Amino acid sequence: MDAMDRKILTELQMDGRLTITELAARVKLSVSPCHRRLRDLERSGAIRGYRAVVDPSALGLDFEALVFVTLGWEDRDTVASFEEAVAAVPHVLQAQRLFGDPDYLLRVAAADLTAFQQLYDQQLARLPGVQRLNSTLVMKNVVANRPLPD
Amino acid sequence: MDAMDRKILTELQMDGRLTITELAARVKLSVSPCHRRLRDLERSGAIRGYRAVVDPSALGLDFEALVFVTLGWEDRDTVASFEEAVAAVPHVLQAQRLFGDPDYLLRVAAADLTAFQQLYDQQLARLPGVQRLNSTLVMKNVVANRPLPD
DNA sequence: GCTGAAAGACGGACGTC
DNA sequence: GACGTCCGTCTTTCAGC
Repeated sequence: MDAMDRKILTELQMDGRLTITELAARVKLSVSPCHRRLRDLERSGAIRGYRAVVDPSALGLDFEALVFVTLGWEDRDTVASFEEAVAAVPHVLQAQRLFGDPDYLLRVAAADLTAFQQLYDQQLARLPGVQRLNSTLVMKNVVANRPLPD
Repeated sequence: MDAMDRKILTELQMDGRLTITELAARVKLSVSPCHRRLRDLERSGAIRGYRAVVDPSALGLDFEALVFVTLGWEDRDTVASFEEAVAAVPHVLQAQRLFGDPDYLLRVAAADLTAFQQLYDQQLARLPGVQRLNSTLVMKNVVANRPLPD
C-alpha cells in the first residue's frame, strides 16, 4: 500500500467504472503495472467491490431519519439477535453500534412520513431486545458518503 | 421508472461493474433494450455515478466517530458558511442537517484516537458558527451503506 | 512495456408484438 | 413504444512474453 495504490483507490472512489487505460493515464502509470496493482487491491480486499450510486428520490425515497436505539439488556444473545434482525430490514441503510448510550444509531430511508411511521411502529419497535427508540428527521444531506481521505 | 428499471438499479447497486451482457442476463432482458435503459437511467440522474468501495482499514482509518454539532445561531449566513467549511474537511465522510437539536450530525474517520483528537480540536471545533460539539465513538458497523430498497 | 486473441461496448437498422 | 435480433466497428481486458 504505497502512494500509487492510494492514488488508484482515490480515482476509483470517484469513478468506479474507469477503464484500466483511463486509470493508468490518471495515475501516470502504464497499463500493465496498473492492471496488476488493481488486481492485487481487489484480491487483498482493499477494494471491497463496486457500486452504482442511486438517487433515492428516483426510487421515491424522499424521507430519511436517524433512529437511536437503546437495548434493554447488553448480554451477548440480545446484541446478536438484535443485530441480525436489524440487518434484515431493507430500509435500514446503515446501523452502527456505539460506545455509551444509546446503543445503536440507524439511518433509515422511507417514501414519506406515513411510511416511516409504519416502519417505525411495525418493524423497528419490534426488533428483539429494544427498550427505547428515539428518532430525528434529516433535513438535508450536506455531505453524502464522501470518498475516504488519504 | 418501472419494475425493470428498479431491477437494473438493484443489480448495479450490488455490482457496479456488471457488463451490459451480464446485467441483461440477470434482469432477463436482451442486450439492446438493457443498454438503452441503462443509458436513460444515467442521463436522467437516477444513477449518480459509480464508486469503488474501499476498506477503511486498508488506508489505516480504523477509527470512526459521530460528532453532533450545535450552532450558535441559526441565521442563513451561519448555516451556509458552516456547511461550506464542513464539506471541505476530508475526514468528514458524511454530514447531515437535522431537525431539532443538535443541528448537524457528522460521521468522521481517523487513523486512531490521537488523530481524531487533533481533528476534533483543530478542525471541527474551529468550524465557523459552532457553539458546541458532542461526540460518540463507533464500536462496530453492523450495516454499512446497504443498497436502497425497492 | 509490448503484443495478440477474446470479449465487451455502443450505435444503427429493421421486424414484431 | 418497447422488445428482440441481427450487424458493424472500436475499445478494453488480460495472459504470456
